[in-house]
Amino acid sequence: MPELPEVEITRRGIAPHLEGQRVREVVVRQPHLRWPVPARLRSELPGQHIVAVRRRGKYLLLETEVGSAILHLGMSGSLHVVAAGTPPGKHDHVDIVFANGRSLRLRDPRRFGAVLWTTRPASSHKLLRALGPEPLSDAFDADYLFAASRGRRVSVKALIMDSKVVVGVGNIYASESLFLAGIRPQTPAGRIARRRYQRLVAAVRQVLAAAIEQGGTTLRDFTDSEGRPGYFQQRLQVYGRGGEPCPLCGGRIRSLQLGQRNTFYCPRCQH
DNA sequence: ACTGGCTCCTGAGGGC
DNA sequence: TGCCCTCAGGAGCCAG
Repeated sequence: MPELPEVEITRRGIAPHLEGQRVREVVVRQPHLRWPVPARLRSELPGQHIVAVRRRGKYLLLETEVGSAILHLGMSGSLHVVAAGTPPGKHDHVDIVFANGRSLRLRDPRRFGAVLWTTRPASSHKLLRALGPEPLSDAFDADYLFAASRGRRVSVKALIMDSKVVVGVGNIYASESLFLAGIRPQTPAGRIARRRYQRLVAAVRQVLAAAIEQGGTTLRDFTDSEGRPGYFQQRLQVYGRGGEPCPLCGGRIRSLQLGQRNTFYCPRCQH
């Protein structure tokens, strides 16, 4: 399930193969993703050169002179650069074929992902316009998060998973960050003091940066663009460890449902 | 303005 | 070995 670190790993893996390349063709085998793959992608992207491969939150942007392809991996999507003639698998829905004979191939069994096209600046696209700051940028600091939490009755976990508040923090890293910060996930966001948000911001940054360094988290099937798994799952302290001893205090890690999401925490270490 | 619930989809994993 | 059932999960969308 790609969160920000997995998307960033993917971006770093594909960017060197894409930048400067000219698109020859877009092959859509299954247009029914989260939203229909737009016809204009197939008519307007071919002929263009990829100028840059960027990431905004969990969105990947393939930028050209005339527009940008916007990609989202949903929860089961992955991107690989394949050689011409590589036979597509059952869930290989879209190929962006380059003049050099290689293709960027999107595989997404659950089809929660998306491939879109915009000829305006990507940042003004409906899906990107209202996104919160990048968690690894200077804009994401304790003052900002504290201010964003005032008056909010949602749990602090839901707050940091809200992409309008901060992008890229998914279910796994939310639990991990709150454990590191010593904050209970279910605490109403508006009742947490500024000083504790200081710890939380530091924890989110630390967890995400460490996950990127480890190549991401592979729970089921995430691999980078070269097919390598991530190693951060070995560093997960609480996620998926309900009933196991807490790595800090030895108490039992508890799991609960929070906003329809599986949540893990240590009742002794997190308050 | 907020909030919680629903929705898309398929593979994995458990029970028997 | 195989079948059926349940569930995970990003995040936009909508109703209250």
